[in-house]
Amino acid sequence: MTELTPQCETDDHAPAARSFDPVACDRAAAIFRALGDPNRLHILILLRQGPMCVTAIADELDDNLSAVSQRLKLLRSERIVVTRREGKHVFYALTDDCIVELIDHALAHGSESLTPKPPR
Amino acid sequence: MTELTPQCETDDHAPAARSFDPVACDRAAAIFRALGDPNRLHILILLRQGPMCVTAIADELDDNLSAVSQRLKLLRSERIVVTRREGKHVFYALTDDCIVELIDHALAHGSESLTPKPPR
DNA sequence: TAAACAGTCAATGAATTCATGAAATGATTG
DNA sequence: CAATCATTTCATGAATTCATTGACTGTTTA
Repeated sequence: MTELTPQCETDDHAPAARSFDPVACDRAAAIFRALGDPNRLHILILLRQGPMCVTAIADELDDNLSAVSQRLKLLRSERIVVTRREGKHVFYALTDDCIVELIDHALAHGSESLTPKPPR
Repeated sequence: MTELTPQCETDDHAPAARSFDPVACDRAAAIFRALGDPNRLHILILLRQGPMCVTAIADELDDNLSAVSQRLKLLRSERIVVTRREGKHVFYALTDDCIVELIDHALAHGSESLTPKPPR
């Protein structure tokens, strides 16, 4: 359990990211894109509590297994989650705490300005 | 310049976001989705330097005006940027510093794990 | 090794997003 | 008020994403 949620000491990388780096930009956008779906985000919020296997996630979310598996696959392809097989089960866990921070930050920011939409 | 980049004191909202709130989740996902496009993200990275008008942004990004305008419109609809008209020009600016933090964080996280892609 | 369980993969169609170019709107200037 | 500059809107098609279903693979257990 502890083995799956390591590294990325949060302030290893506070500075950086000044002058524009197109590669980092694309990478960041890809991460955001992956986070930018309510279903996927919901999975990640669940995983904040600790590693879970696919069926457990699907149960908790009351969604079909295949769909959940595919969302996890996408999250994995962006290295947002990692996997570990244990017997029949495959456990998914958040790759590192940066992701948690990112999510919490957006979540909190989201609950702030909750007014519907700006003018037109 | 200072008038356009106010509020959101960064740690007004450090805790929060514990138990699952579907509305906040959707909102957060929407924000992420908006950030999840390289072109839009690039615009935001530009705006980190301060407010700019549409043509200036399009020039800087060497992209067509209409496209930039539409991306800005989307960012505005998610309240990620705000506008101010000044004569013929419309200036766009980041709504608050939370967004900057979010971006910097992802950007930094992005440059870390820059390995292509995980297995299959 | 067959059955059962856990998860993934592949294919399909529906829905959404995106870029592009042309027309329309707003604001200033001659 | 005509011309021009700045920006937005609209319409189109191409590309991408998403959910769904059924088949397939890997692992344990009887």
